[in-house]
Amino acid sequence: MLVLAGAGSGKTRVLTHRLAYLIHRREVHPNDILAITFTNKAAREMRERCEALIGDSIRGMWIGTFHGIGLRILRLNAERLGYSSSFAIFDRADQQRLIKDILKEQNLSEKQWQPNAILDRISRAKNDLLGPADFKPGDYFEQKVADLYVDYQKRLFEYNAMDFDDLIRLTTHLLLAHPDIGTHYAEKFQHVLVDEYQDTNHAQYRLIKAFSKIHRNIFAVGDSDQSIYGWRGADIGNILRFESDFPEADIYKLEQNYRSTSPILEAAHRIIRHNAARQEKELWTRRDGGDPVIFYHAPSAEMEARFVVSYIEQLAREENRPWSDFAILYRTHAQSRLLEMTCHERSVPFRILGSVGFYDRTEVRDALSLLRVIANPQDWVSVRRIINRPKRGIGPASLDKIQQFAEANGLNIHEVLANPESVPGLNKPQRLGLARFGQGLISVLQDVQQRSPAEILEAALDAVDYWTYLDELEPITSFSRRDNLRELIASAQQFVVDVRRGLIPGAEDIESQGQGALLAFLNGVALVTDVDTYEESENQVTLLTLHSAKGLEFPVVFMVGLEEGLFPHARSLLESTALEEERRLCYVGMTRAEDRLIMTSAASRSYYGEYPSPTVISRFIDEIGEDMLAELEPRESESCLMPPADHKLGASLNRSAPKKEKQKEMSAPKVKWQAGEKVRHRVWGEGRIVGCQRREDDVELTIVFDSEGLKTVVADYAPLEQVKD
DNA sequence: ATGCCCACGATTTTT
DNA sequence: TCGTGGGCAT
Repeated sequence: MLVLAGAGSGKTRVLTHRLAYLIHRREVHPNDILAITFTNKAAREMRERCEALIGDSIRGMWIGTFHGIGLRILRLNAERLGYSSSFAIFDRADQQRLIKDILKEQNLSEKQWQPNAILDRISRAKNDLLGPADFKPGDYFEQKVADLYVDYQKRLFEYNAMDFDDLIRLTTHLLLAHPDIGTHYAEKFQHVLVDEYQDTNHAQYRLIKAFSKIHRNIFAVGDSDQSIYGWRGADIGNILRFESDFPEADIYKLEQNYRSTSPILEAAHRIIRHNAARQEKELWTRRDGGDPVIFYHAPSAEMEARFVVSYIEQLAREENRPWSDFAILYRTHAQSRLLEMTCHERSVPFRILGSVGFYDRTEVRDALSLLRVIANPQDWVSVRRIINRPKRGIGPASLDKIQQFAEANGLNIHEVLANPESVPGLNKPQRLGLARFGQGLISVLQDVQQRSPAEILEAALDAVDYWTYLDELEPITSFSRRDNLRELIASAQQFVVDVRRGLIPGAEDIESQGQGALLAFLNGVALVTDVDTYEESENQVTLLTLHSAKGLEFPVVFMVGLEEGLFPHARSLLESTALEEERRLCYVGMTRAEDRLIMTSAASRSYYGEYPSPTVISRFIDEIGEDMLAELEPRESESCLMPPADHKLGASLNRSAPKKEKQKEMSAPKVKWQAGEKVRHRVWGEGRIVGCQRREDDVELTIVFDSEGLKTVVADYAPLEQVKD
C-alpha cells in the first residue's frame, strides 16, 4: 500500500494507527513488525504515540531509522561478513581522517584529490549498492576514486569499522547473499512500514524489498513533493515507480491539510506546481481566512535580520505568543550567524539546530575516541586521535611506526600496549609515553565488564590524564570543555536508565554494564543528530536549515534569504532536477507554517567577509505571484524596526511593489554590469550574472554559464557583451 | 616533536 | 571569516 500524504495531512497518525491496528485487531506480534523512519526523533514520536494508543503491547516492535535497524541486524550477524560484532561506526569526520591518511600514503595531494569529493563519490556508489569491485569508473577522477575506494574499504575492514552507508549496504548484502539470514528476516517481518518513502535510496529500496519478500506487506507513506535528499542519493523514482513496482498495491491520497491556513497552502502550491516530476495532488484546508503570506525585501542582510527579529518581538507582544512559536528557516548554515547576533543584541532567546553539534566538539570526540579504542582495539583512527592527548611525544612518525609494527605482527592496540617496549625504532621519550598511555588504558580494560559506560568513561579520562591536558588550555576553553565532558558522562548515565526502561530500540537485551553496554552507548551516540534532541518544550526561537525543518511545524515561520544563488542555491541553477529539488525544499519550508508565513530577502549581502554585493530576488517569490503576497515596504527611517501594525488584511500594504525597478536602484549606476543580466562571453557563451563584487579598483562578476557553470571574471577584462533577455 | 606563522581556499543540505 | 596545511625555527 502506498499512502501519498501531503504536508500536514497527518501521516504520523496514519502510521501509528496502522501499527496499533495490526497489533490490537489483527493480533500480529510486535516482534514481527518493522517500522522504518528517517530520523530518531520520528521513530521516538511514533513509538510514543503508538504507546498512547495501545500501551505496553508495542514492546518488542522494531521501530527505528534505516541506519539503526541495519546496525542492529549487523551486530547480530557481523561475523558472517567477516567483521567482529564490536565494529565501530565511522562518521564523516572519521571517514575524512581515513581517506586523508590513504592519500598521504599514496603521495596524493588533498588539493587535487579533495577528500570530500572522493567520499561523496564513494558514498554514491555505496547507495547504489556498488562495492569496490563493482564500481566502474567513467572519467579520470572516477578512476582514481575506484582505486581509493578499494583501499578505503579494505582499511575500514581492517579497522573493524563501517561507515554510515555500510550500515545499509552491508545489511542488504547480508540478506541477499546469505539466504538463511535473508529468509529468517523475511519470514519474521509480517509487516514492513516505511515513513518518508520519497527519501529512500536504491540500497534502502532493495533492503525494504528483501525484508518483505515473503509476506509482501509493504506500507509506504511519503510525498514526492517533499523529496529533498536527492543529493544524498535518495531516488524520488522509488515513489514515482511504486505502482509499477508493486502492481498489486493500493494507492491512497491524503489531501486534507490540518496544519496551515489557506493562504499559506495556496502560496506553497503555486511554487510546487512549477515542477514537472510530481504526483499531482492539491492540498485543501478548513482553516480558511488566515493572514496573507508576507514578503519583505530588506535593503541589506543586516536589515533583514533586524526586521525578522523585531517582527518576532512584535508578534510575541501583540499576539501573546511564546518564543517557541517562532522558527527562522535558512538555506545554509552560514546564514545563521547574522540572525544569531541580532537575536543576541535584542535579548531574544533562541537556539540553533544542527550547526556544530555536541558530538562534534573536540573534547567530546576525544572522549568518544577513547571509548572506541576500549571497545574496538582495531580502530586506529581513534587510536591516532587520542594517543597523543595529552602530549606524550608521540607524533605522526612514531604513530606510523607503532601502527606498522602492529600490522606486521597482527596485533591490535590492546596487545601492543600490553607490551609497549616491543615496538622497535622508538626513542626513549616515545617509549615512555607509549608505556604511560598503555598503563592507563589497560587499568581501565581490566574491569570493563563490571562497569557502566559512564564509569568506564570517567575511569578512562582519569587514567589517560585527559583532565591534565585540559589544564594546559586557556581557562575559558578548559572550563567549557570540562563542562561538556560532564554532560557526556551524564548522558552515558541517562543511557543506562533508558536501556532499563526499554526506550532504546534493539537494546532490550543489553546489560547495563560491560562491553555490550559500551557498544550500545557508542552506537546510540553515532546515530543521533541535533534535530533528534530538539525539544518543543523549550521556550526559544528556533533557528534551523530548511532541510532540518522537515517533519517539524511552527505557528510562525520566517524564511530568509530568498535570493537567486542562495535560494535556489547557485549549484542547482544548471540542472533542472536540482532546481526542482530546491523548489521542493521551498515547499517543505512554507508548509511548516501553521498561522503565519513571512518570507524575506536582502538587496545586498556579503559572502565570507567580502564586500556586500547586490542580489536578485528569488524566482520563488515570482512564482508565488504578487497577488498572493502582502509586500512590506522598507521605510527609510525605521526600516529596521516595525512593520506596519495594521497588516492583518494587507490593507495598508503595497501589494504590488515594483520589485524590478527596486533592483535597478540598488546597484550603483557607475557599475557597467548588474546581477541578473544575461550576457555572452566570447569563449564560454551565454550566461547570467548572479553576483557583482566591487573590489578596490575592479569589479568581479560571478556568472552562471549555460555550458561552463559558475565562473568569476573581472569585468574590465572579460570579453563580455550584453544579451537581450 | 612541537609550536608558530603565513597563505590559501572554501563554504549546501546530513542519516 | 575561519580552519587548515605547509614551512620553518626551536
